[in-house]
Amino acid sequence: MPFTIATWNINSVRLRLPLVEHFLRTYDPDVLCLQETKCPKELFPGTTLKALGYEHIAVHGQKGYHGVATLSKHPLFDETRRDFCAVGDSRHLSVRLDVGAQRLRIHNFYVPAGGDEPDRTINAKFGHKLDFIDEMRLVSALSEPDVSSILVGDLNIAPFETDVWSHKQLLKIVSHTPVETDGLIRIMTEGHWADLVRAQVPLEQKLYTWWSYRAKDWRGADKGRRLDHVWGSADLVPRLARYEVLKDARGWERPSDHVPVMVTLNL
DNA sequence: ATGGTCGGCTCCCGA
Repeated sequence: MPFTIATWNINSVRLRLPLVEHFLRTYDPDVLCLQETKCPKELFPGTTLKALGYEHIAVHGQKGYHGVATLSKHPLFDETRRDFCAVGDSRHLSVRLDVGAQRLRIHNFYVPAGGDEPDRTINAKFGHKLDFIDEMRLVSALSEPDVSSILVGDLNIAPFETDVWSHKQLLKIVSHTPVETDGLIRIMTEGHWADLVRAQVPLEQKLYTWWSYRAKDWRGADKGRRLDHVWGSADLVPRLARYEVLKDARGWERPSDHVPVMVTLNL
């Protein structure tokens, strides 16, 4: 049966709840993983989302910053979260679910952005980002027998040359520096993760999921980056059916600067 | 040309 997972950095789930509702009604994924919800669990708009058919909701939130949530049509269980770098941020949430006979674990991540200066000796936020992705190497796609794994989220790194509008011009820009892109690829290698979107899009093809608010003509300039990712264990690669990067969502009313990324598997 | 625009703990900070 087809199974669709979506990931979207929503940049305040309360402010953009109408966009989330529109997205769910129109695209109807089985699971939606949100990042930057920016609200504590008690203020998460769960009632509205449950009424749309997403009756199973896992939330890891905090006041004002960060925050991740996983909405599902299928029952969720074995919910866990890891406090990466032990700083108390809400940046990770992991759940289990079953789709027919297929057992799945889904990790939802919001990786630190890392500030502006790509030098940890003068920018602690960049150091935090590097420490975070170093710790992410421990997250394996093969952690549980007979359970396939999916890892999604705003990873705040564009790993490949065609994941940014200009590889040369962004080499010293946080999100595309070699220490970050090498680090992200190392997580994939050591954790046995496959990039489920790039598995369907040739590396020659540019692909972005984020366009800055600061560009006066984001569509015309098209200076995007692919910061949002869907990874999976290798057994899921033969099950890939399609993907969609919903670029139109960047042009919706009061948009997030990130757009939804969807992957459909035949499970 | 080192700007620009968003969000929320709003005259500042993080992204």
